[in-house]
Amino acid sequence: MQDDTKEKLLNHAERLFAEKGIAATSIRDLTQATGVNIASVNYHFGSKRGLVDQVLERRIIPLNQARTERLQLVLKTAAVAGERPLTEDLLRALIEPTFEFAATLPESRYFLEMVSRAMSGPDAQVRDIFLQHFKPLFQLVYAAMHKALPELPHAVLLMRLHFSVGALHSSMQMIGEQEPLLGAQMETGNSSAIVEMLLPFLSSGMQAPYTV
Amino acid sequence: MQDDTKEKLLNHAERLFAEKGIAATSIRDLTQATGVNIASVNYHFGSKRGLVDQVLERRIIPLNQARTERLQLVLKTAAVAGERPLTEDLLRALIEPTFEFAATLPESRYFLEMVSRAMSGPDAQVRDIFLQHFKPLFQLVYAAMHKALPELPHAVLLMRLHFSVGALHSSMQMIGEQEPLLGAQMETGNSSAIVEMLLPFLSSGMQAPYTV
DNA sequence: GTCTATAGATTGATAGAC
DNA sequence: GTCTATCAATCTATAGAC
Repeated sequence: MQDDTKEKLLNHAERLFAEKGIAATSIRDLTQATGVNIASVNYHFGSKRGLVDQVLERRIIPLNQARTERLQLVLKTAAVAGERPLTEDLLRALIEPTFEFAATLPESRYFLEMVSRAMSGPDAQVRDIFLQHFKPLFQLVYAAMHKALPELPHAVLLMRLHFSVGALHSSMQMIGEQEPLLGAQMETGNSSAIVEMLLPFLSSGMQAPYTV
Repeated sequence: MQDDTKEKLLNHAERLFAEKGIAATSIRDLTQATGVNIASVNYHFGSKRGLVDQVLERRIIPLNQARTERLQLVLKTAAVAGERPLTEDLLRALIEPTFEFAATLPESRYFLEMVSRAMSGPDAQVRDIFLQHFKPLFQLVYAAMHKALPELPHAVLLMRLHFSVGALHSSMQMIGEQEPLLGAQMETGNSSAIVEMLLPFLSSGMQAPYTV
């Protein structure tokens, strides 16, 4: 139980943050659930905020790395072929790694719930952790999508990307929560099924006619 | 300062809940910001939870009432004409009242932020308040959209409605927050402009081709 | 309806022994 | 690295005077 403690704390913190929220999870809750001493959080992470940072960045950094690589692959392939990248390929490069990454985790629902809430929650410091790592990716997505849809005005493209990110994160929450929010018979177990529904929805939305 | 206190508490609570979150807003914060006595929250609302209920329901109930009336109007008009309702008309009936209602409030951003977060936040009791009032509306939306798009399989229609609600709520947050999340030059001031961008995006998404 | 005072529980963080 | 013990601050809620 040396630095095994640190990883156990990270795992239980992720679960509790997803289940009860960060603000409502006390250090006592966490250390008791993990089965370690109360002082271990401050020893390993310095403070509760230091713990929150590491819990979030442990997922956000490799996830956005995978998304970035997939995007660059799509861009490179299109450039080699001398063609525009396809809207749906770009959306897939952004979205699919999310659920592929989740599938590598023992309890993916906690990761999905926690990360999706980091973006929309009321805690500005938590939002900043999310945004700090998401902004460069979003710039890349914007530039790539502009190549796919060069006729779209800047403001329209920007807004539609925001809508897409919003729908993606609401999907992450839908899968994360055990019970579906609305519509009792929704099949949330198979996350790839949700991706295959989300992609044509967003792809059509991105390419919708627009009015100036 | 009789029952004027109650309304002042509701207004300041809405603002603080939007700015810092419900869990992070203490009764001391609230009564101090409002300029009233600490005990007044328990006198007027029984408990903090009672305050939260009233702060949320004060907005959610009339908003969903307006949405329901607009939906029923679209359905009735289509029925009289003997035609299917239009997808975009139904989406507009769901979305437009949100921002019309916001425009009647002195500080609409607090309402938009607070309500949109109630749905996606980690507090199950708060989510239940939102869902309790949203579920009947969602059933109506589903039935109406099934008339507009009868060829869509149940699971696809249900999922696309979830995507649309997710995009709507992320838009509410975008407008609510003073600084745009991503893309520094986004114009969030004019909320009707966002609605006019959201509608064709979602309308195209709802009518996208689908693969079984 | 408003106020003071306070109870009783819980919080994040740390000092110091082992 | 782990533990106990504890501090100082904060929390919700309430009792009781006015």
